[in-house]
Amino acid sequence: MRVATWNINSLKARLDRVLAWLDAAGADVVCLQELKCATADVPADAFAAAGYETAAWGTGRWNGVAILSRVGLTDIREGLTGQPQFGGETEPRAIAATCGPVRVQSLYIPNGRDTADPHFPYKLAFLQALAADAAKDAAAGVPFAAMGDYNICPTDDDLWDIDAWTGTTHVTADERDALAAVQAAGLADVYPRALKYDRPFTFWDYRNLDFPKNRGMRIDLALANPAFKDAVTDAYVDRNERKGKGASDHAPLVVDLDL
DNA sequence: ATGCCTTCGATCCGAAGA
Repeated sequence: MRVATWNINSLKARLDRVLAWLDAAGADVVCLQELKCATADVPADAFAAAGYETAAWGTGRWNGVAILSRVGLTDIREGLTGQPQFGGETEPRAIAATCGPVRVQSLYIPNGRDTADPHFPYKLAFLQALAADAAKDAAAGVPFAAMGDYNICPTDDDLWDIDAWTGTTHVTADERDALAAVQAAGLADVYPRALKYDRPFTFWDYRNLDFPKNRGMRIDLALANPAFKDAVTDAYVDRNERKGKGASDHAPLVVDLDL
């Protein structure tokens, strides 16, 4: 089976491309982030016409996560146990479901904005809650992956130029330590192939010709428990989806499983 | 061509993204 995660940067603005990609990619389960629309506005009928059931949680302009599945969609759970709030709100940044033989968590980790911004400790607290929340699923025999936009480059090689990012979010020791704690809960990084160049970046800023110049970052990750990881036969970043007019600034991460 | 940012909601700009 094929599982994918993709930050689409607005479902409304991206719907045609998402539907075209679903038709072309043949994924059985797709985790989406940054819906930027309310749950009621998610076009579940369009996904149903494409053969997918939909579980979505969105509140409007920001954030929003979903799982699409054509192999079953049960035991849906919104949010994390102990999920921290921001601005008094529990933001739609996590949704989990069981899809046939696998369980997946679709995640949009807070950006952090700046190390001095309140969003930064919120990001670290969110990751801490994720580590605790995922531990039980990680230890279970069911293949499980916590997939999505982590907004962290795991290593200096996971972005185009570490010297241009020193002291900024996404590369700090605090964030990498928090990511390591999630992995310590029993989840390993499924490192994908790049379809071009040497590194499998998943995000390129819209500005400054970052995509043509391959100034990218690997921030979309699939963290998998042993049962999931042992079944992986291939993984790659579909950078072709970053091309052309109307692209998201993220490319899909695709994982193939012998399940 | 992979091409100089895009999105939303509220108004004709600002905030957010990473």
